[in-house]
Amino acid sequence: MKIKMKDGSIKEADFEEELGKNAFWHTTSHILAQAIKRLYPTTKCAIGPSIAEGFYYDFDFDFRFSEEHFTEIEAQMEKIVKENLQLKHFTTDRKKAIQIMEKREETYKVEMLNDLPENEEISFYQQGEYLEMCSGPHVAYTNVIKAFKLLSVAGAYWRGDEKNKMLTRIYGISFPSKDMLKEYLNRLEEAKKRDHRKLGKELGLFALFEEGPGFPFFLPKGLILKNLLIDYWRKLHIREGYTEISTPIILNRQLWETSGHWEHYKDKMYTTLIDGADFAIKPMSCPGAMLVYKMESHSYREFPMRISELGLIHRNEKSGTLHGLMRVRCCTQDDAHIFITPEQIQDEIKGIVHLIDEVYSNFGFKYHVELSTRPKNSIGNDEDWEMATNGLKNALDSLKLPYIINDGDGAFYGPKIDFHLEDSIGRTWQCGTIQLDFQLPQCFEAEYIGKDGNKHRPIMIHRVVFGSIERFIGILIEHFAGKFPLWLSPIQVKILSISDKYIDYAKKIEMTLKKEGFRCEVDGRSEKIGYKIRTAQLEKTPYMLIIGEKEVKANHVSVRKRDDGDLGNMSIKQLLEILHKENIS
RNA sequence: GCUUCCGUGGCUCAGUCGGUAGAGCGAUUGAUUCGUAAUCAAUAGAUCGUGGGUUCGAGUCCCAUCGGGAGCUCCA
Repeated sequence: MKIKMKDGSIKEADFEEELGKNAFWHTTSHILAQAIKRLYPTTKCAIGPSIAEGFYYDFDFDFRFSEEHFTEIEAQMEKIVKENLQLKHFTTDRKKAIQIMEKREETYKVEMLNDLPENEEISFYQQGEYLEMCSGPHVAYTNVIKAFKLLSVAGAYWRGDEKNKMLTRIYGISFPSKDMLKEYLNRLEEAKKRDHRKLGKELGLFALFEEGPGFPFFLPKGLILKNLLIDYWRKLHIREGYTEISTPIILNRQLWETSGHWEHYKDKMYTTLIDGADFAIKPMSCPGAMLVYKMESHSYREFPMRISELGLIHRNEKSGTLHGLMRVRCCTQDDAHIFITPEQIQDEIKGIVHLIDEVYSNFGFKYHVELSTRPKNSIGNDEDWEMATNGLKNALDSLKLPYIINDGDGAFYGPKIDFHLEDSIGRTWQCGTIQLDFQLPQCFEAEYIGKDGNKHRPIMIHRVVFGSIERFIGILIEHFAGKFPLWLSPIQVKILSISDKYIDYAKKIEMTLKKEGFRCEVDGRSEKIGYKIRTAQLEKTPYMLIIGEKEVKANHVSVRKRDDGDLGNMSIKQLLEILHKENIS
């Protein structure tokens, strides 16, 4: 495949290569824009890049645009592909470029041009009558785009700013062959089956009601899962030297004014009146932890002082951002506040990074790390911010952990290291985070006695491993497609009787397993064994025990595994061995 | 919050041009007592998200509102 570069040169690249793929998708977005201009000439074009999977183009339509228009657009695109237009490239100076775009009434392009330096050389690509200001690269001819599909339409703010006009964004995908497109669409369908909202309903894990948008209910099986994660978490945190506290979810306005939340987090906090005074439901647990810290005086000898808390927090998230368990208005953060001296920054951060890595690796999660720096509405002085940001940066560098910098995305009180996990369709969600904070100890005038016998201000680390347990469960469900490992399965073993003559024996086995700590239940309905197996499979139960005449006589069980099928006959002792061996977190 | 689409029994979905709701699964009851992914039969279950409007007549058309999906903005 020939690729036309910005400097006019031609390179050879396959679709599988990054360069080829980007050019391919980018050109498809131009074909989309060309089709749109042919069909609706008054439409203004904004931008249309290739993205991680496919491409989009932002348009300003002068009519209501919906997916109903896709059919005729796709037909027009098909035509453009068949016309096999050549992509021609040229450059001009900025002044000329503005003239060209003004003549075509492309106001968004003109606005972009006006923001570029005056001496900038402007690159253009042209295919047939369609001209686009664009730095490419592009494929050389339109007819390599053998298969494409428009996927969805959505709103997107011009230049990503909600104060600007909302444009109409059309997403699409394209491939060099029809089969590849089919395969891609199949994969999307498969991924949808792993959606935690769908599985959460099917497996009876959690529920959301319109009576409480964004406030998830945990159902019996989901709560087992949540509690198991908490047990696992406690065990790790005891090992790592944390002590656990629990602080109230409602505290008075003065506290939130001291912490800065009342000013910086006001629109996200739910408030209430108690005896006529303002109170707020906590959106974070840190101020409560601060009160506990300040109850008594502390020495550097106690540091690092690691105080953990499973904090139930509430935040008024915008309705449009809610998403199953991933984005909710009420969740439990596996929080901890760690008080340290400046010398302890590096080691403590590294320890936490290791802990997070241990947990994520244990579940087989892939993750990426971001360093988020000072946001616009922050508190504190430049010096502290720089020290904190460098502290995090140095820790990451010395761990040789790859990360990207997320400029201006830190908390209002400090920079942070964020750990992002992927859901079933590749969207990433921030889970773990480590935040270095010089401000809150300042606001609360927290102190410790140093080696020199004088009072000093401690540094505070805020950190979560799961992030929110809700979101983490969402990721878990999608990662395992509902097939949890044995230790996390709400029901680990289902005992299926072949007829009700064997129910007593089945119940005896149930008691034996329960005494050994396994979660199991008997399916004693008067149904055929095939049907009971089907039910248990659909519930994604890891182990099924089939109980009939043979088993009762031999005092055995027939074992069936969720993914491996029939394991044959064995004694209860053998079964317990297998179960115990597998049942580890 | 914004753009756009969607909202029919517990679940998944059908319902033509407006003519007064239908299937499968599930549930319940009865029969069946069965060997590794669906036994048979019967019964119950819906004022079609909610509130207005147009119309002789609205699940179907219009408006508002609530909830949901996709994305944007925001964020654990």
